[in-house]
Amino acid sequence: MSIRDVASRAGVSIATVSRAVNRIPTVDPELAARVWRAIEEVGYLPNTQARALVSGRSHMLGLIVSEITNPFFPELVQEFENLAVAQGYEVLIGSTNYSPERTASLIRRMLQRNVDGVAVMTFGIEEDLVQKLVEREFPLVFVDAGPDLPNIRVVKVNYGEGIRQGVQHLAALGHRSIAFISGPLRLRSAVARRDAFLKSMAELGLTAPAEHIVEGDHTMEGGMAAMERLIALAELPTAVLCSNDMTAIGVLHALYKTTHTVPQDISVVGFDDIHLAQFMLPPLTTVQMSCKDLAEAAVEALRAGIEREHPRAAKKEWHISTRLVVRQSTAFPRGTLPALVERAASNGPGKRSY
Amino acid sequence: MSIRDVASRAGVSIATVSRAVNRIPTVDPELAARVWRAIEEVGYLPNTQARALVSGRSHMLGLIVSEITNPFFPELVQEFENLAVAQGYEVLIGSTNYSPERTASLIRRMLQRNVDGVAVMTFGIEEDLVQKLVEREFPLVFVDAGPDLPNIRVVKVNYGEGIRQGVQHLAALGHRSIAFISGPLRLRSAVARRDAFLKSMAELGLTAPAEHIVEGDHTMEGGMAAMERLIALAELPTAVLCSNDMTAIGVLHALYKTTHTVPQDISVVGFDDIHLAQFMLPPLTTVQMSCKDLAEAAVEALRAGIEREHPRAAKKEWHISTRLVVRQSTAFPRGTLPALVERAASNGPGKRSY
DNA sequence: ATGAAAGCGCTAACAC
DNA sequence: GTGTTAGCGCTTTCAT
Repeated sequence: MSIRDVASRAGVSIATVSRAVNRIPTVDPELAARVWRAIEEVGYLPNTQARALVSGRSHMLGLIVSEITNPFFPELVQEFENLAVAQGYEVLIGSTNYSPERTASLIRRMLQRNVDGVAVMTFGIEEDLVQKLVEREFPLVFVDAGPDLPNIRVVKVNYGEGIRQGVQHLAALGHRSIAFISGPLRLRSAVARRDAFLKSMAELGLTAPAEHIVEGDHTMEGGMAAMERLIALAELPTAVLCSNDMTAIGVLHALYKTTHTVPQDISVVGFDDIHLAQFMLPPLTTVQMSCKDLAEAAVEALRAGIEREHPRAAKKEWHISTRLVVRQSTAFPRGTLPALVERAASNGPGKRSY
Repeated sequence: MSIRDVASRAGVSIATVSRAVNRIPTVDPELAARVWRAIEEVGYLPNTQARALVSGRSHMLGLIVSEITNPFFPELVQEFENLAVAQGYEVLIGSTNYSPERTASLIRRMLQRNVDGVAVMTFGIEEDLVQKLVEREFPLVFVDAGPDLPNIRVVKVNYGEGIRQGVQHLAALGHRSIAFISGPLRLRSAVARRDAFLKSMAELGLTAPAEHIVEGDHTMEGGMAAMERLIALAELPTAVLCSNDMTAIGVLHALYKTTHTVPQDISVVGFDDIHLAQFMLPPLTTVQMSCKDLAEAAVEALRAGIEREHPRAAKKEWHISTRLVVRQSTAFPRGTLPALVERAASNGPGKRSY
């Protein structure tokens, strides 16, 4: 069912059909009505490929994430997609899985499909990826950091604030011995979070010994392995702050296999606030980074780059804030008076130590 | 950088470039080499839109899932995408979120983008969706069930076997009072799983009272709500079989808020074996449905429908089997002798009741 | 306000 | 074996 079928059925030229479809105001309302009727009758759908070919715009947005199987990303994808579709864009998703080859092929695919812009939400981009993308000078948005070029926009997450919220919560409960499990340190955002941790601790006059800063990889497996290293230490910290929620889930699991209970023996804090966090046992205290806000910023930034007279065309930076969500994986440090009082009080039915 | 730039640079016609790019064997190797060199030099990438326009094939596959935020689906998406990309296809993902409007718009988008085929992996399709899709007679693959039409293929999951594995495991441990939390009963696959449960119970001479069969919705929230209804009953079942893992996670959470422990007081079994299952507290016993197998079958089925001389062009049905993965959310029924022995034995350090 | 026609980048049929 | 050319379905001048 091509534009020609509609044209002949409506008794007009294909140009008129095109104009009607694109809601060009100059078409005669009567003719337009006839066209729309014909469209209904033959069940016409404009061919996007042809449109893209002539207009030079595909109305497709690329969205590159690190790992689609990390639950944070589907949440982001969902929000991003909703927004994009609402604005008439289709989304091409790609998952790098931290592999340079995959990433390269991803870029090639996106380029070939003529996406109008791409959002790189990998939280720390491999440098060569940037290169390729930047060469063709088309709209790009990064999280955290990207090269300072005319077509590039960036969404910055306030890690300093987020991590500080976690550290201060722990410190307020009385924790002094706080460990940190970072993400893979190749990723800028992982480094940013770790540095924010160090800074937040220093602000409170606290220092973490080197063996309390351990590198994870933002997966449950990584969190588990990192926690096991912490458990092997002579002195177990009283709290662990994790670079993301998946890491925290791994930590919970590692602890489950020991005699230590959360939060009585050790407090655990995550980062991201994925939907799953509240269903963990115990429900995870975490720092929320709204992926809705993130998606909104990313889509807006992309549109600002694509559409010539977009109101925010000149804006280069967007900012995302965080907030602490206190649930049940944090408590007073073990052995302290408030913890003992708490423990004594919680021996009734309906409550149980985890 | 169009085909013309390459042609002039290599000193050949655009037809030759096209042939070289498409690896048509009749081109002079010497010319082909020149073409490839020119391609390298100008950084040429064929325009997919133009290709699609003329060839009538977009090399895009649609993949429709219920909810991208249910962790089972990203795993499926990942596998599907890997396979599709390896065969030269791009994947357009859509999430229905169980909304008919969203679904309708999804279909329209896929149609407009000229996808070569679509895999409907929603585990129970809304009937009108089928209609629309079926009208344009292009390749389609469904899970579980689809209308019997020439272009339609279906991947069948052996729920009978899967659920039986779960029930028999529980029965083997000595459970007689087994509850079942189903998915939303609008979905065929949810009904299939529930019926399989009833049948498996009957095979063992067991019957579940009506109040032990409760409807969930395949989310954690639904699982939690369903379990709360079970908890409110006069007599708590000794085991609960869930229609999927997300439901089971909700069940674990509901139980966590009571004095009942898993698996000592009640055993819980999931279905799907998502990656997360092994990290639950306690690690979830579940019935694995390999999403790799599923994705493989779906992609193969789609290709069989798209590519004229595909070896399996005539095949209409693919089958997926399941297997039981025993972890730590199941145990002997509470109060039975083996349970008491177990309990007495597990009082040492390093083990703890959950 | 409407139609005729050019052309987006490519493939494939046809001629040489 | 290679080049010429006619479209694929659409948007967009340019006439009318």
